[in-house]
Amino acid sequence: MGRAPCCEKMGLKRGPWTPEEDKILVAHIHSHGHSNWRALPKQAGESLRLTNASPPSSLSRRGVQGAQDPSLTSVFCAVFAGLLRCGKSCRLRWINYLRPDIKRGNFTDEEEQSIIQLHQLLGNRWSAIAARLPGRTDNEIKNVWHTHLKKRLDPSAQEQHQEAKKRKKPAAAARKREGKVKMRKLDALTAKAAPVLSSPERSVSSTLTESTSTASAAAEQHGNSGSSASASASVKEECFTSSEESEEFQIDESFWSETLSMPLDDINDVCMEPHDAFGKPAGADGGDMDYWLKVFMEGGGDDDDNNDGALDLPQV
DNA sequence: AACCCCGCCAACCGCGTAGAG
DNA sequence: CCTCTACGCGGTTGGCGGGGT
Repeated sequence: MGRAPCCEKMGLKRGPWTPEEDKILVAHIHSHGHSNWRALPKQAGESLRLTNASPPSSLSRRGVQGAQDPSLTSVFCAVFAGLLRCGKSCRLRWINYLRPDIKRGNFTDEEEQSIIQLHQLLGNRWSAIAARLPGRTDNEIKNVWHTHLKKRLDPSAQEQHQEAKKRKKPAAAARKREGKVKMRKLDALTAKAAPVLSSPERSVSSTLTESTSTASAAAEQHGNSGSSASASASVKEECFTSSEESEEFQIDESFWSETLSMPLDDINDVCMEPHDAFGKPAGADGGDMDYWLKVFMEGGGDDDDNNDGALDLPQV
């Protein structure tokens, strides 16, 4: 009941996000936060004042004030010129890609070990695992698990994998695994090498004990299925804490280069209130776009000499 | 040079659940 | 207590790029 409709049914855009859409979304989240994903696309559109296509009146207020048209009651997705995406898609994009504290690039050995150990403890609860790895998303961890780690751990699969590798050029295989990172995506220049685990102690040692006590305890309480909510809830708090304390914020470079080239005025002179887009206290550590722009103007551009493709940002 | 195969990863889908009315 | 809405999660898919033939 009450399931959100998929975007295509509402004629909303699907598929890869464009830099423009990213800008809109980021600008809006930075200024307004993301308390209501469902209404966000509409609000984002409004904040941009892209009034060349005003939202259908039957839709424009639905996200906030509730349904009037029964046929659309449960299928509201804001449609607006600025962001033709459903809230679900916006949320995914933000969480998996646009969040400023996301760490890009290959997983380090430490991170992989952490994932393996956490997976033994928590199973497929990727969000709980992600909560223990600052800067990594559940989606990313899930992908890494299925593409690398699972094969590595499963002997039979590993054999097959090794044989397959032997058949290929070893160097090519290695290069492919290590070097091929998101080069084809809209930025095509994000990660060039392994990033640094922002706080290894947290994510490896201390996190393990914590995860057993919180998430798995909750799992025991509620049984295996359906426990994810409570478990991940308890872990998630720590996730945010970790993010806040994280010393490194690594953002996709191309995104910010795009953003930098964009006339800021076009984003509605967005008053970048230090409103929390990340659940941070406003103002304290600067969640506003200006800050990030400044950071990248100061620190950006050196993607060659730095071996890790992730910018070392000043402490926030 | 062209085609094929495979791996990777961003995005989608659908379910479960919390919370509001 | 029931219904409905919205969110979050895990599983799955599809497209792209690189390497092999």
